[in-house]
Amino acid sequence: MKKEKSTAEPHGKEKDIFNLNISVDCTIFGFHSGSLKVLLCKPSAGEKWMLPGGLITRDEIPDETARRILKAKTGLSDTYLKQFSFFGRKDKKKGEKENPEILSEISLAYFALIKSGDAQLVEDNDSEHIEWFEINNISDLHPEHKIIFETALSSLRKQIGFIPIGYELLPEKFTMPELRSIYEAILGRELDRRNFQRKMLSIGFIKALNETRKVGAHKSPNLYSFDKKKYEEAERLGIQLMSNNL
Amino acid sequence: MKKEKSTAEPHGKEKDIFNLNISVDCTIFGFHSGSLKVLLCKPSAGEKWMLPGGLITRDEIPDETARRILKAKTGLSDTYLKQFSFFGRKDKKKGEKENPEILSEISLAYFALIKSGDAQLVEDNDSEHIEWFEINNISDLHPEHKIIFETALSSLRKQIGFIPIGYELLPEKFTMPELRSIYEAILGRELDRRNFQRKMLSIGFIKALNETRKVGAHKSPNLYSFDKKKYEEAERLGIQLMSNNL
DNA sequence: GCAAAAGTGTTTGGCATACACCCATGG
DNA sequence: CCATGGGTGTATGCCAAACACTTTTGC
Repeated sequence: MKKEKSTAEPHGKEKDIFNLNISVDCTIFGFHSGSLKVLLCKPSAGEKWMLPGGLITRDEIPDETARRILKAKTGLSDTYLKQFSFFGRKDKKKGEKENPEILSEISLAYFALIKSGDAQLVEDNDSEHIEWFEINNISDLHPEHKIIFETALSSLRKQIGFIPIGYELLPEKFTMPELRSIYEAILGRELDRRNFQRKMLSIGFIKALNETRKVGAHKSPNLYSFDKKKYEEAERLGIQLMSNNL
Repeated sequence: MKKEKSTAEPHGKEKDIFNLNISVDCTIFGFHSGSLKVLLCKPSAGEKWMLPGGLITRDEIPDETARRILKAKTGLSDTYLKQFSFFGRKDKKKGEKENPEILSEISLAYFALIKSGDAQLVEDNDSEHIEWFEINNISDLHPEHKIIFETALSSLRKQIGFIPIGYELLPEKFTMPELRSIYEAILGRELDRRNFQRKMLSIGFIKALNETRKVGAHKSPNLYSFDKKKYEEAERLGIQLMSNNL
């Protein structure tokens, strides 16, 4: 927080202290059509794809800005949302060769996990196109946002044992292969089908339903759902859901 | 990053977009006299203790601000330094009942690991006192900074397997009990002396020297040092040094 | 019947934990 | 010679990893 007397400033350079531009950028993850997706928007044709984002307004704290952006693009309010990093950048202002103004900008980075089936994508005035991209097949993303996205994925990977990923990303009823494919996408490697299932069920948050879903020329997988009560009880105690190495 | 066209802003409210105050606050860890310490400063008598921090100047990105603060307080440059979080806050400005100005402030939080033996503590104009505090015995720390400090410690705990803690905090030669006491302080619990030693040596970054240090009425502990080459090789490959549960 | 993928069970090895024993030092 | 704490070795148990076998479904 800002102090009454700011410390460690170079002496006599108070005039150099100023307010920077701050934006909030959201990496919004969703799951559908069998794979993990990220939501990107394109301000106008010709420009590169970008993460949904915006500037902080005067009456907001960063969390509120992130919620506002999420709501504006997807219509959703109650989703998993977490700050994971921030990024600084320096730019020389054009047109001033002598004593060029150096402009610093800061991006506060959030990631969100949403049930993409519930989302109503909104193409507002500022973003002509808005679209889901398979996370291993992203094209033409703004380079700085690419770094943010990759950091988001890496951050999600580190926290994978602490977040009820499936609960946040999947609809009420889901199959074990669906759940597994999310973990595989996040970790970037295949997981043993049988060990995965045993582990997931052993935690106790996931209960089997007496239903199956026909998906192809093979045995129909069972449907499962999260036991929200048990999960919340564990969350209250701050327990790690599972080890990070599945 | 700020976009050319800012997205997701409420229409017609451009005037509400403004720049916030941003400070960088550093949780600086050191080790000496047998225990893990954190560096705090007191702007003036009567005020509470605070984490070293300062505002970002116009030509800086946050990393540079953090380095500047670290250098100003300790004289050190090449240390482990990592952003771990940011904090937002809302304050209603006093004295304006009608249409009260809401002031948002943001603190970007870093933690540093330094060899405290190399540090030259500097009491500059802005901080009358600067002092090491044993991390379990911190008195009268500014409440908001207390939250930042605790988040720093918690963040360090989560990353304990990825950082060569001892290399950053200890002098060239150190004993195994010293190394262990750092891990115990960070994790907040005792570790088995024998298992700890075996694990540390098994990683291969720590080599035994043919020297001991006399420290008391018992067997003199061996001295060890880090094999920097092997560590850098592993870091390059992005390998986790050790599991998180020692 | 066959391919494909789901459900269930078993074996194995490595690592965390716990503890026993010996060694060196100062008082 | 005893208290203290460092160094080395060993037993145990759990869990992750690997894999075998059966079941179900569409073609």
